[in-house]
Amino acid sequence: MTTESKPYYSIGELAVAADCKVETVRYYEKTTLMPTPSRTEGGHRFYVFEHLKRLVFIRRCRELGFSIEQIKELLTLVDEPNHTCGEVKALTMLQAREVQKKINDLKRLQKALNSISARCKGGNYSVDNCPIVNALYNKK
Amino acid sequence: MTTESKPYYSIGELAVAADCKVETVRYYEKTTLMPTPSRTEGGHRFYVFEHLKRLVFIRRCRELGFSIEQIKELLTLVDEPNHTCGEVKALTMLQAREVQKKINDLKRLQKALNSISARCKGGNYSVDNCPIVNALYNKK
DNA sequence: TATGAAACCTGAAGTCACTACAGATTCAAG
DNA sequence: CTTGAATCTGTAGTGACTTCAGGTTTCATA
Repeated sequence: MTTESKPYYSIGELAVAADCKVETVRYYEKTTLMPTPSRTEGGHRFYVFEHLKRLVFIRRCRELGFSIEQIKELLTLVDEPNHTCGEVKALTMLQAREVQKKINDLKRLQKALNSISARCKGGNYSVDNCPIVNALYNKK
Repeated sequence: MTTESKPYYSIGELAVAADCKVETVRYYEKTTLMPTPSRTEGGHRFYVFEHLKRLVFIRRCRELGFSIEQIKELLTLVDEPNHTCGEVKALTMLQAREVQKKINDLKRLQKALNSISARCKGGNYSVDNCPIVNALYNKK
């Protein structure tokens, strides 16, 4: 995808260019993330380069963990005039904080898994005496 | 919840004791994680302490990120005779590796968010020149 | 014993972000 | 003109619940 490469795209070409599935593009249209494109005489969707830019934007945001609703907000900030850089940065930092929370949760979880796992020798012992099962089933 | 506290429980009491919702208990029954309990004359569910232990087990596993299917496996290991500690440990360590993967993914994501965020001063600048928007919308 | 609020019942639909499918139509290459 | 790939619409499925509607049961109080 070089800047300004093609004059128009079928949905399949758009999907390839943005590295997602055709169904996903149609899904984004249904959820109004993507605008309704023009159609060929036969009814096939028909996109231009602006559509591709927008789709790539959406996909990058998704990769960064933004939800569809958050992306809608971001796109509103971009689409409507008179919005500021500060608003965009605020959303981004909110997202960063949420990601940090998830990381912390998972780290705690990992600790718990490792600690109960360490108590268990594994091997051919009956589950009746398995420390993992005990940790989960009975009280610690 | 002291060991062996009550002789029987309504679904609401069970949910409170296991810190989940009544609907969740019914959902676990539908998915066969929980056994079908006896009923009162009027048709209300009627649980004993063993049910509570099992529900707490399920909830702890969920907190550790095990999927419903994984919990079914774990419960099979516990329910059926002749399974070994080693099998349980293997599942637990598999789970630990998956959690580690998620942590790594999120850390990479966090890095990306921080790096595009750092380029933006925020404030009342127009989004037209916002480095975050540029990073997402156009090419890097 | 009567009453009425709270708890419980079932079954279906909604959530999120897609993915997958079925059956029909259109497009493009040979 | 034919054929096979791509596209069309609409619906259902995923996971782990949550929510809702509309009804029935329970149990503490009057």
